[in-house]
Amino acid sequence: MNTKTNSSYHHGNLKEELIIESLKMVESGGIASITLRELTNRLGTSRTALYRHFTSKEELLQEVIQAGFEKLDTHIFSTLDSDLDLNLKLHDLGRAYIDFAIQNPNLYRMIFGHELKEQREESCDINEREDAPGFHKLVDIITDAQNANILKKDDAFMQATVMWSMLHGLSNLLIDGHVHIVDNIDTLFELSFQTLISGIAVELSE
Amino acid sequence: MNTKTNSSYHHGNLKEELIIESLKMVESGGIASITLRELTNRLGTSRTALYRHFTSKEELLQEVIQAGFEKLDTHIFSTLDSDLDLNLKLHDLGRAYIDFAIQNPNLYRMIFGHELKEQREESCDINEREDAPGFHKLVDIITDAQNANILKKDDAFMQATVMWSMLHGLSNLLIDGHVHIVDNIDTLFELSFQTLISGIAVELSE
DNA sequence: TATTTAAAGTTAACAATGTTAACATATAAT
DNA sequence: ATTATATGTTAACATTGTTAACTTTAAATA
Repeated sequence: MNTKTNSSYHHGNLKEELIIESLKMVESGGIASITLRELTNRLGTSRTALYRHFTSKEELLQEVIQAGFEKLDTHIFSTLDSDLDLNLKLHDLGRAYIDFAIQNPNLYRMIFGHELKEQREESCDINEREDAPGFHKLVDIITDAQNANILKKDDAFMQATVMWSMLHGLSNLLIDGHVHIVDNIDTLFELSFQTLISGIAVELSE
Repeated sequence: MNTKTNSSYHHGNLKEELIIESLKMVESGGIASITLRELTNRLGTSRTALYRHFTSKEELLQEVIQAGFEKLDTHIFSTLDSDLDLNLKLHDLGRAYIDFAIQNPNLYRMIFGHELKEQREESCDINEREDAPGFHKLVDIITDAQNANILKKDDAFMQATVMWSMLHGLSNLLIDGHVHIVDNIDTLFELSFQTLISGIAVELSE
């Protein structure tokens, strides 16, 4: 399968395959299941071949995380109907976020995890904090909703953060087993979302 | 300091001190900084003395987590003024929660982390899910607020979960560096809390 | 084309980690 | 006083990521 191309000494595209295989391993067994031995065995290379492409295991995992963020971004925004009412758009976006976390709990934990966050602090530019790639798209949608008089004209950045908090918190509680109302996720999400919207929407009775 | 009592072979209360010292180590260096060598060196015992009190490192960490939950519980509820208006009570409770996470990020991560959650699934009794010890107190306060006509008469369990989601999400985003509006935590919390309350409070204009 | 150079992979060894087995010592029970 | 039990120690192991020295292929250059 993923072993190196027929009996050739060089692998071809080992770097990329290391990332892809790591992604598979996180998703199925969590970040701790990625050991260099198991990983390189699967690709049919020696354990240390990895060090020709990454300076350390950690550097590999950083790239896996980046790929994971892109996967999350794609999942959320690729299926989002751009013709939708902005309110519905926010609703579907939030639901897609939760669904991603539930469907890929190990990956979700890894990309938002703290373990590998320390070295990643170089992108501390004051403008592009909020590392989730889709965050700015969310801010844009919220800004549009403000302009359409659907949401209160407030700090869109803050409102996006409040929404993200809710989604992130709910995702974590669900995938980490702190709330196991497995059959009630729909109800829980709808209540959460309506709560959020009630708080940031324009007052109807004014 | 914490070395064993003067040159006695037996330590005295090694089990308890292992937990206490582990707590210190998590708080200062994170869960990964707890190695059995460093831990037992600090207490002046051999590495394997631990196995007379715990079957594994994991079992020790489980007890550390339990102690951590109790610390969180104490932090939140011990300083809570019981004479407060219920709305303010919820406000202060939420704020205390966030503050705990910010002041003890490593401990917070550990007790809500997933790594050690797998073996802990024995307490799956349908009644006492929601493992945070203070969760039921929160449900009680919310029920009181419903009865006082401050909050909508809805599923208090759900409302508590929504509030917890928000707090947990905000805590995680803050301590994991995804949102670093360090100087704006007050604003962010107030907006989040008002958003929550707007969603679950009774409609004023009816 | 022939030779050199650089990229990519391999092998063997290391230090750090949690864990176990066999042994030692102090306290408690009889 | 003797035995039994709880507690602690020592030495060894398997597993992990990592490094150094060496090998092989592909690319560059003369």
